[in-house]
Amino acid sequence: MEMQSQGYTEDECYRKLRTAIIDGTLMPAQRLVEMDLARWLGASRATVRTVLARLEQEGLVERERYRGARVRHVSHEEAVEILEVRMALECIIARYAAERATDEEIAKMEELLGWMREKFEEGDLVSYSEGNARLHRSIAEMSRHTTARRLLDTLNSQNVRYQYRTILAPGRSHPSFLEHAAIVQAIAGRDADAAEHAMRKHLSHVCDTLRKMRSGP
Amino acid sequence: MEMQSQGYTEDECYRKLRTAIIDGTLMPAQRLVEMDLARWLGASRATVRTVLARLEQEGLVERERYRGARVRHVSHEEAVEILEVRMALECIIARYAAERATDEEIAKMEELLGWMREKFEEGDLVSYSEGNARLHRSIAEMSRHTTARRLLDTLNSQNVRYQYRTILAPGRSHPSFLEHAAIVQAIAGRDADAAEHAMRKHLSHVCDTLRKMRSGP
DNA sequence: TATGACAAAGATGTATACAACATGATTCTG
DNA sequence: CAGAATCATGTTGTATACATCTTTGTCATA
Repeated sequence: MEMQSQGYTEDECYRKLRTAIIDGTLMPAQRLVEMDLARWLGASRATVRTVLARLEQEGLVERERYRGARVRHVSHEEAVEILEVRMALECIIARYAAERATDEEIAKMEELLGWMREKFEEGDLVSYSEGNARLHRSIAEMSRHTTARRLLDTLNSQNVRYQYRTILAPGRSHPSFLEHAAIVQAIAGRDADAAEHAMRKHLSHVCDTLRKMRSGP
Repeated sequence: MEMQSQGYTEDECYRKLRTAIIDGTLMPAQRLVEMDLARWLGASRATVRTVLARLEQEGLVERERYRGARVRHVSHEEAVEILEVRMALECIIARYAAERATDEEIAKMEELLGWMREKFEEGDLVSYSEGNARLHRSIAEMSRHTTARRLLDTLNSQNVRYQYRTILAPGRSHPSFLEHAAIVQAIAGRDADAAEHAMRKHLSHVCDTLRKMRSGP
């Protein structure tokens, strides 16, 4: 008897489904039928089930008894809330990053900032926005604050689509770049207070921008 | 044929297992064998499985492939991290509570503070500590900040045992009471800045206390 | 005695089958 | 024709059985 292709592991399925939700392959409110996912992921229904439970706990999926799972829709108000929490957490990691970053890490961060400057000056706002995300991630790494990092990761997954729109808001790209430069400078100078301050200033601006976008989706 | 007692629903099992972990019925590093839990909870192994997956995502349980689940052990360093994040989140909800609380809610909060004062003066520190937790929960409710509340809830579940020891640290009960009184007063006065400030001061003290307890469990 | 192979036991991961439930179409009734 | 009851379909929830892996204990051998 031939062996069936032995299906992917739970964590692989978790990551695949998660990224599909985050990058918009699966749209909010879309039904997630267990059998369909099982076939798509090459896994059993049981595996899909636990994955859905985890994603529910993470806030990416909504489940209702006997009615199945759907991609969770993040309202505008909730996006603001999430950004507020993010702001608080990013202040923590900025502070720790200033205290704990190695020289190599700082060099890499500054290199990344230079790359962002290029993209910004070229007017390539999509690449710039990607660099933005990478910068925040690298700061989180440098902080070595496991708890804050983990929470930030789940929060970020929930408002990626919104972040896109804030960074591209008219007239926001130049201030955004200057704010990021200030953060990098503070961390490079090992000044924890300045790092926290710069980060708070940056995110409070993003927050204001988002609050004003009441008309958005 | 007689109907078997028809098993509890997933959410019931989730809550029951969760509280068992939080209140210490199940100790850290203890193995969680699916069949045993299934019998204890009166549910199927499949249900237990999804519950364990959720609790893992929440940080209360650790799972390893083919090796089962255990109650997660929270290290001292992690307890400090968690408290730092809590501090940031509690500042947010304190601010919003000051802005959004109704008169009835404020009256109830002040009543609770009075009760805590009694218990404190009676030297009943266990009841006082319970009141402490209830006060923080009521502030979280008043804030109407769903996101921060949800995260705080999961974080609190992870360092309950530590909190107990900080509140009972020698000489900490009187300052603790004064700090809580200041928070209540600020919220009652609808002063968001003062509320955030008082909360930050309070939790930074708790944080310091915890940092000094290197010898603890 | 120490060490390594090997088998037995126990637990987890997965497939299958079936029962419980929600939903929407169909039929019956006034 | 309107509305309620009924049935058909599809999906989720659960039980069972089995495969797979880890762990432990045994035994032979140097």
